[in-house]
Parts: sequence; structure tokens; C-alpha cells
Amino acid sequence: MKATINDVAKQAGVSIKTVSRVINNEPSVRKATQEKVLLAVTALNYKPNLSARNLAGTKSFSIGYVYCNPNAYYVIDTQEGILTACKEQGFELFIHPCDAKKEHITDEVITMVKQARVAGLVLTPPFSEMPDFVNAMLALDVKVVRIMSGDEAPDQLTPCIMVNDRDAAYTITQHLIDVGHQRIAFLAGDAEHMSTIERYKGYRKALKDNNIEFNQELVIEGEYSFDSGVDAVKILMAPEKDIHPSAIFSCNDEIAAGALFAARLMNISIPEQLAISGFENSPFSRQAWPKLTTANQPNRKIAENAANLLISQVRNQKANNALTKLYTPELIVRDSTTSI
Amino acid sequence: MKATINDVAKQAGVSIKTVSRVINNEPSVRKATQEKVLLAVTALNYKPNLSARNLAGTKSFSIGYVYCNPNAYYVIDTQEGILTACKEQGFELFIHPCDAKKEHITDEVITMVKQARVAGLVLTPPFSEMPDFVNAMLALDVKVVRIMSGDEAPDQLTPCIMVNDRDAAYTITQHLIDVGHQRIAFLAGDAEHMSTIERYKGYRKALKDNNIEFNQELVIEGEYSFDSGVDAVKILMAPEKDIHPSAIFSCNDEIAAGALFAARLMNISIPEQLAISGFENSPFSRQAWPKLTTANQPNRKIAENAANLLISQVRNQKANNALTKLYTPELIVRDSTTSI
DNA sequence: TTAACGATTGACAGCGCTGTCATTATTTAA
DNA sequence: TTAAATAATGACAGCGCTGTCAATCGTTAA
Repeated sequence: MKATINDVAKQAGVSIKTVSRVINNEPSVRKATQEKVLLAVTALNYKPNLSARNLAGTKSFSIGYVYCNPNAYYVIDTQEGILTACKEQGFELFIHPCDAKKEHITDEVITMVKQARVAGLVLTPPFSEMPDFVNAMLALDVKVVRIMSGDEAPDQLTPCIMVNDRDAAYTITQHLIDVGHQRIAFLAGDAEHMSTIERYKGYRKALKDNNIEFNQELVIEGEYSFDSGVDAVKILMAPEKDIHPSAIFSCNDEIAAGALFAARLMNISIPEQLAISGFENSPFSRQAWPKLTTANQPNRKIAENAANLLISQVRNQKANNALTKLYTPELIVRDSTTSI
Repeated sequence: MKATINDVAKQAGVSIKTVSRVINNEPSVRKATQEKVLLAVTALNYKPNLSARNLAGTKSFSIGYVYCNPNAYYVIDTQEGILTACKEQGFELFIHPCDAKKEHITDEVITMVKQARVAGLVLTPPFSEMPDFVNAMLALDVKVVRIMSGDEAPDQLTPCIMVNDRDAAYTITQHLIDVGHQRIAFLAGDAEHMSTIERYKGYRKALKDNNIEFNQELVIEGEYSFDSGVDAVKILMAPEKDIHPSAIFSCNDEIAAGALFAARLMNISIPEQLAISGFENSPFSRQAWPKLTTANQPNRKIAENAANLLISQVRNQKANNALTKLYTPELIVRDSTTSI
């Protein structure tokens, strides 16, 4: 049968409370005692019972991941990263897929948080970018860690894991320029997403730093979808248009895939007549043909990092809300921007 | 504060044990008493505490979903379906992504099952198609429900949710024939997946029923990937080949997308010169251009059904392992097989 | 050397629920 | 009508752990 705290206590020759102290890293345990206990823990392969802990203690050992994201690959990666951290730290994960645009979404999540007694929440866009939502969670005394786009935290509400989309976009744009392009179009994702805004900033900055004149006509508004890419290329490359871009910066791989597809349809050769870059390094980017130059975000690592941060907050109670960790996606050059 | 069983008991004027009986649907509770209790439950918005239940009882209120699937959309859909059932029934879900090909995968899952004390497991391919694995789980006295491909359960080990890929494939093939095709190629997915085998059977049967001679040359082995579709079309439509298919049955949308892409590259017009069908109704099929004719599997519904089945098994203890539910994916005709 | 102090440790109650078994209410048979 | 049988209910222990507080230990300062 599974070993309990009693078995460990007996084996180590101490009281159960001391075992409890050791496994919870509480102070006031002599070094020698700690070692005895740890030895017994290993010998019996003891793992504390989560239910008992949750029931007995005031603190909880569960965290939640609340998300609303059409990108299944992103969600899966993030889940796995969080799960890795949870396993390591003996925490439990409650996943809560939902619709961020639903009317009483905040109440719904509040109910779930109370019900599951989660001690903390990992938030990704769009939730991480909804201050009211975040505040509502904090008001419940739930710790929060946000993963979001930008190079510094927008506020001190919670620790943040920032994804530096701006610099990554700068790097991609610079790459496009380096391989000889001057007329670079920008295919935007959803305008309300921070990531679109940040990527746009990086694009603009790269143009500026290279003394390339910005041309509003080359910026096509859109959303994070395949169709958006298709439509944009149809507009940009329309025969009747006198000036065409020689390269396209797409806000994500899906848009890029659409752009690629439309270009093919129009008999535009990639990358000779038109270079196309993506963003995200999704399976999409490897399945496209030619393969897409893109930027890789290590979503699993980012999520694991976020979850570890969250768990240490939950553990220590004392939160360091100024804590920020920055990730910059890295350029992956593939065939869609360089001659094969 | 959250209401406990004590509050409900007080409010209803009964003992906590009676409340327990009511919420667990145990027999031997007078109708009137039950109603009193239920009223109090509603009034106080009482939800039993999972930790306490797990701790006190011999039965557990958690189930697990063990999976290894590169198709993120499938996984997400399945998760959501299971979650719906769990919420309704007051169960907790442990997700366990892992690598089915890892050496000690069975041991790994056994550890997780013991650790989390899950009472049951929802299994999808490939796990649902691994008899040794399933038996190992059953040996732990863990209930299992399998989602798998076929028209009847391969054994009586567990209840099964069968996805009738064969009939669906038959319907797709019949559709291809109906719109005038005779030379229909078959692009296989991974040969070891039951779904590939079943889809192949349906394809063969449709040909036979329509007195169309089967041609081995039109069957291309492959895997469930974009590249596989690309390669297949390059082979099938090679100019030097004297006979080309006029339609392609692809084992899933990803293969179909690859086929579509390759065909475009070769300046083959779709669907005029070549009709292409997919399978799965993934986002892929809607993003392709022209949109793919495909077969829709209601993965969320299937998973919800599986989870409900599992939970009722867990609840009743008595398992009806002969129980089988059959879903047949339905044909969705889009532009890739019918002139626009 | 000893009182006094802080550092360690343990005893014990109780988290919210279920399982067991005793008790009481109700029905049935005689 | 009453005893026996059955149905309905409740009292209580205890699941594995943590929080509280009291007991013990070692150490320092006088």
C-alpha cells in the first residue's frame, strides 16, 4: 500500500509533525533530523496525499490554467510546461478552457477558483491582458502569473513572463532587410492583441534603423487567420497595383501560410519574387512549402517558468510582484525568405 | 464561506450521513427526506469537497485522460468533452500527456494512476489500441473506456466508443464515385493505426459495391502528415506516368492539405482535374483552398460520451464491459470535390 | 554552575467527508 | 393486536495531513 506520513515518521523515529515540517520546508528542523526524515521518505517512496493536504491545511496545492485560445498547439504546449512544473513540485493542475468574451466570464472563473480551491492561476493572452479580470482574481487572494507580450510588465499587479515580440519582430524584419528587401509589407494579426502591437513596433523600428521609409499602404490590417493572409496578398499583389512589396512580414504562421498559398495561386514564386516570414514556429510553418522563416517561442519552457514562479509565490505567500522574466523568440531562417 | 455537509444537514434537519446518502444517490432514503436535503443543497449552493471525499471514501472522484497524440486539435476537443462530463458529475480530471513509445510508459502511467488515485481512464489511440496497456490498467482495478476505430469492440475488456471510420470512408468514396470518379487513389495514414486500416476497408468496399476494379498502384502508403500527401501526389501525378487518378481519398486532412498543395504546384486544378477529400474536419480542412471535402467526427461529443460512460462505471462499480457506442463520422462536402 | 532563553520537537484536534454499525421508524405477517 | 422483519436514519471513528500550542532540548549569559 502507499506509504503515509505515519509510516515515514515511524521509519525515521520522529513524530508525524516533524515529517510534515520537513516535506514543507518549514524552518526549525535540525539538519540531522531533516536528513533522517528525507532518508525515510526516499526509502518508502513517500508522496504526500494531496487530498489530505488540501483538506487539512489552509493553503492549497492546486493551480489553474485558464485559457481561451484558438491555437491548439499553443495551448497544448503551455499545458505541458505547466504540468512539468506541477509534477516536480507536487501540485495539481486544473485546466479551464473557456470563452473570454462570454458575458459573465469573470464570475465563471471565480466559481471555478473557489470550487477547486486553486491557490494560483497561470494566465495567457487574452486573460493576461484583461486588467479587470486579473484584479478580480487577486481580490480572491489568488496568486497570478501572467504570460504576455512586451518587454516589460505593464504594471506591478503580478509577476510577469514577458515575451519580447518587439525585438523578435525587429530581428525578423532585419533579416528580411539583410537579404535585400526594402519594400516589406506588414500583415497584422488581431489589432486588440498586444502581440500584434508589439510586433508592429519591432517592424517599424527595424525600418527606421535601416533608413527605410515607412509606407502605410504596405500595412494590412487583419486577424490571426489563414484567410487574413490570403486576402492581404490578393490586395498587395493585385496586378493593377503599380508597386508591390518584395517581402512580407506576417504576424503569425497561419497568416503566413495563407499568404504563401495566395502567392502560389497567383504564380508568384517564393522566395524569389516574394519573401514571406511567419511568427510562432507552429507545425504550420514546417508544413508549408517552402518552409517558413519564422520566430520560435519556447512555449513549453515559458509556461514551465511561469508555473514555477507561481508555485513559489503560493509557497512563500510573500509575492514579489515586480518580478519579471523576459523571453525573446529567436529567428529561424527557412526557405521562404532565402533562395533554395 | 463555502457551505459544508454540516450546514446542509442543519438546514435540512437531518444528519450529515443522510445528506451524504442523498448526494451519493444511495438507496434507503425516504423520498420526502431526499427532497428536504436537495432543497437545502440548492439553497446553500452546496458542492461536496472533493478532497474530503477522496480522503474519506474508498472510491475516488477523479478520472484521467492519458494521451499521446500529435494532433493538438484532437486532444483539445477531447479534453473539453471529458471536462464537460466531469463538471456535470462532480469529478476531477487529470490530464497526462506522454509518449506512448517510451520504454516504460506503462509503469509511468501506473505510477500516475496510483499517485492521483484516479478511478478511471479515458483512452484514445494509440493507448486504446494497446491491449497490454489496457490490461495493465484493469489489473490496477482502474475502470477504462476506450475510444477507437472500428464498428465493433475488438474484445470485452472495457466499454468502447467506436468511431466507424469504415462506413465514413465508404461514404466519402461513394461521394467521389457519385460525382463521376472511377480512378480514385488512396493515401494511407500510418499503417499501424486502426483508423488507417478501417478507412482502407471502407474505401475498398465502396469500390467493390460499385464494380470498380481495385488498382494497387493507386494506393500509396504513408503517414498522417502533410509531407506524406505532397509525396504521394508527386508520385501519382508524375507526368511520365500514363494513368493518373481523377480523385484522391486522403486518410486525414493533413495528408489532403499536402496533396492539395502539391497539386497546385503542379498546376493541376482542383477539383476539375483532380478531386481531393480529407478526413477529420480539422481547421486545416477549412483553411485549405479550395476547402476540403471531409468527414466530421464530433470529437467533443464522443469524448463527453466516453467520460460519462466511465463515470457511471466508476459510480456503480458494476461494469458492463460489453457496452459499445458507435459513432459514424458524417460527410461534409466542400469545394475540393465538387466544381465551384 | 545555573537560570533563562530560543530552537526543536511532539501531542492532539480537526479539515469535510464516507464506512460501519447501532438505533429508531415503519411495514409486514401472524 | 403484536412480534418479527425491514427500511430509514444517525452516532461515531477515522482517512492523511496541517495548525496550534505545549513540552523538551541545547545554548548562552550571569
